[in-house]
Amino acid sequence: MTDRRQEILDAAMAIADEHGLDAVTMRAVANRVGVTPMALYPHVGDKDGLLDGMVDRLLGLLVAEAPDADQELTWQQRLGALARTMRTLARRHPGASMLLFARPSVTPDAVRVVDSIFQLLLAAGVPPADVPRIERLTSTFVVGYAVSEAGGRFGRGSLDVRAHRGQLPDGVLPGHQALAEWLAREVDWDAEFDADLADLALLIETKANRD
Amino acid sequence: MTDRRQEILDAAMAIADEHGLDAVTMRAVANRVGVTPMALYPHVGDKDGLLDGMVDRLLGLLVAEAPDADQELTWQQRLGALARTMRTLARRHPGASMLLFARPSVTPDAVRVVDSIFQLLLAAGVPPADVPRIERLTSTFVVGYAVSEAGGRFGRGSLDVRAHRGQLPDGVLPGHQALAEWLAREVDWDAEFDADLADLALLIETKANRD
DNA sequence: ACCTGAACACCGTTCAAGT
DNA sequence: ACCTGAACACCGTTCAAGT
Repeated sequence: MTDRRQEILDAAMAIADEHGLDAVTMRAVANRVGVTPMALYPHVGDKDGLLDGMVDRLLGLLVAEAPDADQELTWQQRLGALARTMRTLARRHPGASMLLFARPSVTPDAVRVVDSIFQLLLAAGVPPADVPRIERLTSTFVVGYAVSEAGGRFGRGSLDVRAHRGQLPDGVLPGHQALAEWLAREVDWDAEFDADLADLALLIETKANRD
Repeated sequence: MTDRRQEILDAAMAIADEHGLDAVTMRAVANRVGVTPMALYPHVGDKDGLLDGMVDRLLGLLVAEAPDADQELTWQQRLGALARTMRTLARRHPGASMLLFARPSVTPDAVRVVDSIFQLLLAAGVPPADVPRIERLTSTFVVGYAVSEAGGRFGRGSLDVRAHRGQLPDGVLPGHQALAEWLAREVDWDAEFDADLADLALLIETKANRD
């Protein structure tokens, strides 16, 4: 179904990727599709509908790349694949990714992602009563990390303070002072994400062993 | 310092709280302050500067309500207080909160919050080399949860599916089907957040016991 | 230094009209 | 049903001018 709506959403995604979310304008999208701004309205409703469509498109990409549950994968491997795909998508589409926290999505693809995590948590042995909560904990962290990294919430800040190391008056930012040596190191973001996923898996196992 | 800038940022926050982030307009803010739109520019730079100022204001509120490190509190209590305050602020200022993931902040108050977490992780016995990573993990989850809840990313979706329980074709959304009974229950969000914080504290303790 | 008022380019959206 | 073109109300921002 390469219908018009899909074409419009892809154009919006491309503009967001290239020029940022602010550049996603009814006029700009229409222009890219080769049509008049008003021609978009039957397909996306309005500007909000367009943005909602973008997050749905993003979740569609996540579902498309997620491994099938039928495959012979451990729940850890399925969690890892889903999380790493989310991170990759956020890096590829940072503008659209930020919308994940701004525009709650209840589309079929959104529910499908949640269901994948439900399945994997059940396979891990998490008691059914705890699964919905652990799903929210898991997805919140994974999406939050991916968006933080892609949106620049990490990286600066600590690094900035590192520059003033030793120049800070005593007593302020004692944490940063104590960690100056480690804050000066370059961060391996791939390794950090893997370590976080390992910790998350550990936490999930703890929940599973509870019964 | 009840200077003009603060007054402007408070007006912007109030408008966001009352009418949503889209209603935060240079003209609307100026109007509320009782001044011409152009009078804002010397104080906030431009529209982006205004939004940056809003997230800084939010972090300022977080710092103001965070417990002093001098107090005789365990690191768990300090983590809990910081996290609960963040959640309360996100509920009170959902519009401004969403900006936390969209606009990375490196203001003094932002660094101060990070430093508080650094201190509490060091007090917990987390090896210094792991502290920056665990800080990002912790803040990402806490902020992500608070924003998700305040922005409506939770709540709908699963609840929606619950309505179609039994009407789903076999084989689709097996996770939701298996959990139908638990998804039908009302969620106690306060209790869930407390449980998440307990799990987070558990994970931190695991890191601390590693040496 | 801080503020005003008019102006400009641009935005989302309505509406009447075309096919 | 889908698209166009003109129009409207509104937006962020520039600029020249006032104090």
